[in-house]
Amino acid sequence: MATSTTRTKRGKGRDKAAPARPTQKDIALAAGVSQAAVSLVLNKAETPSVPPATRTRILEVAEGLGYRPNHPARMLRSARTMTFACVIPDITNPFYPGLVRGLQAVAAPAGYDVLIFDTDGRPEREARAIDWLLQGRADGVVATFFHLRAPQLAVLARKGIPLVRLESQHKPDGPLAIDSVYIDNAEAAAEMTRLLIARGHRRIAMIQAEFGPSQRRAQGYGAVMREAGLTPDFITDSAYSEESGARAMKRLLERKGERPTAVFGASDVLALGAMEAARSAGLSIPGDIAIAGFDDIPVAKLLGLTTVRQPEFDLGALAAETLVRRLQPGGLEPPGKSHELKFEIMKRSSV
Amino acid sequence: MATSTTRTKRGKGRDKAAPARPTQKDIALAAGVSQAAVSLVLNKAETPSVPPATRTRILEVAEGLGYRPNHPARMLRSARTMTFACVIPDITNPFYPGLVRGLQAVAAPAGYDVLIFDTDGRPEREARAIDWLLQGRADGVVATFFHLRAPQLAVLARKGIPLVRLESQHKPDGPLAIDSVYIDNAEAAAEMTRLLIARGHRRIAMIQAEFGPSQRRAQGYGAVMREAGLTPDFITDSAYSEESGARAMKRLLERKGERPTAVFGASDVLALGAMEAARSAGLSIPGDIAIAGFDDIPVAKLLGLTTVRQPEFDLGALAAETLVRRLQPGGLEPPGKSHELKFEIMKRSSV
DNA sequence: TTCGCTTAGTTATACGTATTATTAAAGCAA
DNA sequence: TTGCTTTAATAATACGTATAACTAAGCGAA
Repeated sequence: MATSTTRTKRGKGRDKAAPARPTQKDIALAAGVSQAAVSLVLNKAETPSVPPATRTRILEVAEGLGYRPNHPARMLRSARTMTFACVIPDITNPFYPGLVRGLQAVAAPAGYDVLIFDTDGRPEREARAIDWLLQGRADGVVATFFHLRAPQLAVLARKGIPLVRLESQHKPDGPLAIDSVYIDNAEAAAEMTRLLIARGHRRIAMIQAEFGPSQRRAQGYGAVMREAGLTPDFITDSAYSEESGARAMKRLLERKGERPTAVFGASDVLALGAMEAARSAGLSIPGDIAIAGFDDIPVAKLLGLTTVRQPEFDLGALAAETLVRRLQPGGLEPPGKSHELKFEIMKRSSV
Repeated sequence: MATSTTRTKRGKGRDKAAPARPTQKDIALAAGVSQAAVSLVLNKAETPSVPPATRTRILEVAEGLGYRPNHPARMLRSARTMTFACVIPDITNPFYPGLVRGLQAVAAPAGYDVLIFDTDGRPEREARAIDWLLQGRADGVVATFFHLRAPQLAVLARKGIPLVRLESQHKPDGPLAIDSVYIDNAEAAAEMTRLLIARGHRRIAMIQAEFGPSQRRAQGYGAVMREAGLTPDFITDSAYSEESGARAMKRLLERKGERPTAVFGASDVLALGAMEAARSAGLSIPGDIAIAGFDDIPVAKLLGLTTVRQPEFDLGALAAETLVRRLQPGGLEPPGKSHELKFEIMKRSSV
């Protein structure tokens, strides 16, 4: 008797007895054709060189074996991952899930998946994201960077990975495939500040974060304040979190001198933290202190927060469309364009 | 003059003038060694067969060319994607971002990325997720399925892809690598119902969703109600969304007969929708009607919603740990285990 | 008959990496 | 000198797919 050690193929010893997924080779073997024939039938709707009979036989065998194309192999061969990366500070900030859905809404029908990379708004994590993207994990990127600037990002475009930045202002066209989508953050903040002034507020403070879109928003606020002959009053905390917002508000309330009558949070999450701190200090909103935010995250409506609406879903969808078009053969060419969407002031009960 | 058409290598014509990313071959060429030597130096800390001088030369050249390993190629060669998939109904439901962060917190240090797949709680999308996973896009999965049951999921484990389900109750150990993490949803809902009864409520309605964890929660509620001699009052809407919650509450308020004095939403998002509908009907909370939820999403605290706290971050982290351990060579073996975490009743102002 | 065309495929190669097997050269002992 | 060991590598192969290039058989037309 021959010692026919029928080893299960590809038994790397790594996966214990996991039956390998069938490949085109397996189908070819079972259908009595070559691997190339299988690939042709599986990928092309019309195959002049494969007669219908063979075609159906191959398809039946594939179906029978439960064949699924091997994604890594496809990626390698075609140099396309069919994946978009979404690089954002923090998925738990309610602004971003909406953005992601917008992205997915356009990406999925075009055959792209979406990978999330959280940077926590930290420079070293942003750098890691770039490194990670250079490994060819995604065909395109939608990203918010707080720290990296154009020179550091250019490497992506140079390697053929289009990038759409979520920006806070218009960017001039550049020679690379770096696009941006934005609402005019400075103007939006200016308009909100005008609203506060129109409501009779004179002492208006702004709670800022150290990095990110807060900067442009602060500019808009500062300009309008000075125009109106008022003194801008900035209070800065580190991050876009409720804790930061609450901390900033607390510091505001502990200051000597007259309390501001209105507080403008550079983001809704900051504003929510501020609201909480104000409430637990026994202040009523808007009676004792008015509060405004920025983003219009879903809860803003529930809490009656007056804020600036950013169309996050549309921003995501537009970003994805841009990527899809750039990746189409013969698609969009440089220069990178800056695309503006409209904001809206949502007047609610907190002001 | 020779017509030396120095074509840029790998010019597929697809990417317009994008300089190709350098490969190990390029490094080898530049360093005057073989590709194999490059691979060895780049991957092993100790290389007995490569002397220090050559080693540093290779590393320098790699650094100089800005080499980044090609992820797809690695995946193909090693049959590992270093990616976890997170299959959830909807990333905009604030319960999930926290889960994702928990996942990432454990996955990232272990070298795994996290890919998000939204199913919208629809059966066909769940089926697509399975198909998609069978293409070898992820090494492991953390998932919430509303529709698919064990038999449909078994294929994953059989192909060597471990799965951790986010469950609503204990699951018996099975022969496959399918684990679960859960809090005891029925008991949690029971406890919440007891709280409502203790506060003097007798007519307590529950707003349910058609599928998902709502079922087990309803069981806990129903059992306690009947035990207390009260009649369970279910009102069902389709999804876990504010719209569904608001719609259900509206239907409740339009009913003939006595209005319930308390409403238990099967999830916080449902409860929030119900709160809004109640408020716009002119009812005060909890004066006219008490409202409770389930999940303890971040806003619940801000809105004073009494709810059941699920440790979403910990659930995600635990799920990831389980996957990491199963994927370690010589790691966890079947059977799949069910792991319980503790819930907590968060008493706030809405009850 | 010979040429050319169609049919039905097949063979060969490449994508970039990891790893196993192999080897050429040098050094040293018997 | 022969044989053996060590050093420093290289060559070959495989992972699964897509595709360009090729071919063998059969048939009709010139």
